[in-house]
Amino acid sequence: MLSYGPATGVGCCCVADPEPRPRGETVDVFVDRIAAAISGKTGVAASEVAPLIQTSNNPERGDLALACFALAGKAGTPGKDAAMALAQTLVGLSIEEVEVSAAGPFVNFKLAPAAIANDVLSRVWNQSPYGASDEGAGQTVVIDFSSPNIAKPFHLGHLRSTVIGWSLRQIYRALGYEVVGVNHLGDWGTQFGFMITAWKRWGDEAMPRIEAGERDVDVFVDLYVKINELAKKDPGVREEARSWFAKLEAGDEEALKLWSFFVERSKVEFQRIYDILGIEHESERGEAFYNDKMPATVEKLKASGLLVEGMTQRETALSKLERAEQKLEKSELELKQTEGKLADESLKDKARKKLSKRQGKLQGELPKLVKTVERAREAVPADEDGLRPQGVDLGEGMGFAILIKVNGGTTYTTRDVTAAYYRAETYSPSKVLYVVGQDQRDHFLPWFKILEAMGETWAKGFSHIGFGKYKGMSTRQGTAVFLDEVLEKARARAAEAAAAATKKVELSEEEREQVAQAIGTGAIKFFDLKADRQKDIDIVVGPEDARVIDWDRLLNLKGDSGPYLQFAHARLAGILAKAPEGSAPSLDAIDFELLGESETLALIKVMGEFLPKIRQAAEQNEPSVISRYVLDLAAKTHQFLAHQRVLTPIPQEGVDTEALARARLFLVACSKKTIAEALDLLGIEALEKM
RNA sequence: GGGCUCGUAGCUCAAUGGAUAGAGCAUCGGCCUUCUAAGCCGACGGUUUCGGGUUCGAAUCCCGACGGGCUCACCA
Repeated sequence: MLSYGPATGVGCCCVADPEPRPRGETVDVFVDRIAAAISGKTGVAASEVAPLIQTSNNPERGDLALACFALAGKAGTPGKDAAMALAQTLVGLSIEEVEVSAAGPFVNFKLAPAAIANDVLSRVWNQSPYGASDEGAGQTVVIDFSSPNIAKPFHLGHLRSTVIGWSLRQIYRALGYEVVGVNHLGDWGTQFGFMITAWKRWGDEAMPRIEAGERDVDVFVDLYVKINELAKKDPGVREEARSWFAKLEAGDEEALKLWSFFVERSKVEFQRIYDILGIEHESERGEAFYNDKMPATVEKLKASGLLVEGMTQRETALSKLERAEQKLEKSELELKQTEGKLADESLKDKARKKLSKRQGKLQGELPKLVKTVERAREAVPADEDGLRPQGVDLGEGMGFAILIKVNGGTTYTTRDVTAAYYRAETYSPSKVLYVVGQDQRDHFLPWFKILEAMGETWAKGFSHIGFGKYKGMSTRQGTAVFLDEVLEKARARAAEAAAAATKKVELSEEEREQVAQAIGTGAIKFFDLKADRQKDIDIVVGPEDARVIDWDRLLNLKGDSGPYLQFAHARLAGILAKAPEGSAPSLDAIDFELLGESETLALIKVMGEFLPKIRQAAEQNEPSVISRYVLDLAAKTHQFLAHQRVLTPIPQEGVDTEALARARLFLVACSKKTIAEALDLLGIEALEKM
């Protein structure tokens, strides 16, 4: 359902110029017509009436609806009775191509089917691409997405940022914005100290593995895991890594050589994955790019006067310990009290059940809390060094953001602030979006605030586009999966399903392979994009000791899935391919009166909602708006195809069968175009055959 | 303890403050001699976690309780 009111809601109740409705929606012309008629009858300005008119949620009742409560108020007499009376009055209106009826305080408007069909389909046919607009023209959006870390695996979690970011890129482009997709590669940081240390140690055995054809990144990951395990047991390793990173920062030749080796080899692997996913970036300036720009940021920060001294390491550790102890104490006390209450024999069953549940929870929690306290205690340094980092105190709720460490080094935050300045200066963007996991929210918000505090007006265009994580991924339990494995499994399963399905189309061996790949990746992408991006995805099932990935759900090929969408498109393509010579669809000589069946009209109406959906997706930075839209579009397509024959309609009394076939073929062409363009916004390939 | 976020059908999710809360999966039953059955049609399935409040009208807004998830200082 669409709302035609201004997004803010301001200006509804006063005569002052109402915000113009975004144009380009199919029913606009009808809304205007209806609003004008109502205005004539009630005396309320048409511009105030229009926002009250909404798309109906039930096609049986009509296409547009008006709840009369607010209108009655504007007309002078508020209340339910006045609304009912008003509805009765409005039924008498005579509006061109609109049928008016009332149901209690609601007025329903049924639009002439042929008028809708004409309006929507002409628009679909004439616009290229359909759904595109120029409302973002002249504005730039920078989208930081994917951004994997060098020498670490590309796993399922990275997929989310990649796929969501790409979809947002497509959505903003459709609205006419200039989009700069940035891959902010994690190509700098202490992990390289560890990697170099590992390579010095085991490079002699690692290199032959790579030369033997093993994937570079897999070897790197092995080394990274191995050196971290060693570092846990041997503090000397940590020291060694730290000094290697220091050398790297100082420009040591050997360190730099190894660093660029890791970076280059990893990039090749990332590129391989991006090729499969069909994704690219406009900029690949990673963290290392900002190395020489950091001092300028530090200067700016110092000049701003915002920097203050923070707590020492010992002070921090102590407050952490205190917090852990308090929590433990509280839980112990509550457990004791709960046990006391449970000992009371006169307790009611219901209360007893609730209490024992609470008891179980506390009992399970306690050992963990004890461990937390122990760990916190161990982490407290023996003596106070008095050294204080510098940062910005953001006050209540936000805490203290460290920008300069006690050793004079900079932090992640300092680097992001540096990158922010660079992006603001280079692109003059109206928006900068960071497509990064929801769990990093508390990292982004503070430094956005720092930018504002520094007086940078462009900072208000910065947003963190957070997303939920794949839950239950654990290397230890074997439930952490690399993206590679997922894509391969998906491809294999798509191939398997194709072999098992009843197919009426012939595909060459090569086509079959391509289709399996496209369906597999499409399925994975759609699974990732279909729900609200902030929701966690729990894909691991099974009992505590036997957790497994629920592949059936992840690689679902039926129902609300990627293949469902692709199949709708392929069916339409198949019909167009079978259309006889010389009958290419065209807007000329289409009799829109012939497209009036409920399934047909339903499909047409959904097609008309495309642009408002794109707009909504951009406003909310939410690709799932498009996901649900394409799902609806595909469902209506499948329903239409199941009920109406396109090329050879069943002859009907008084209907020109040829004209009917022509109108339906035209609809098929429009529908195919819309699905293809909607899929493109999600980064999912539309298939001609499958 | 602070901050954020979520709670809707057995499961996964929808629903601009509007009318009878909708899909998919799962279960059960139909439909390939008609353009692709990865599809269509039907049945079953709900005290929208609970309690208050605002409103003509609440899954939606406000307050509270309960229950998940994430996060809280020098790793990125």
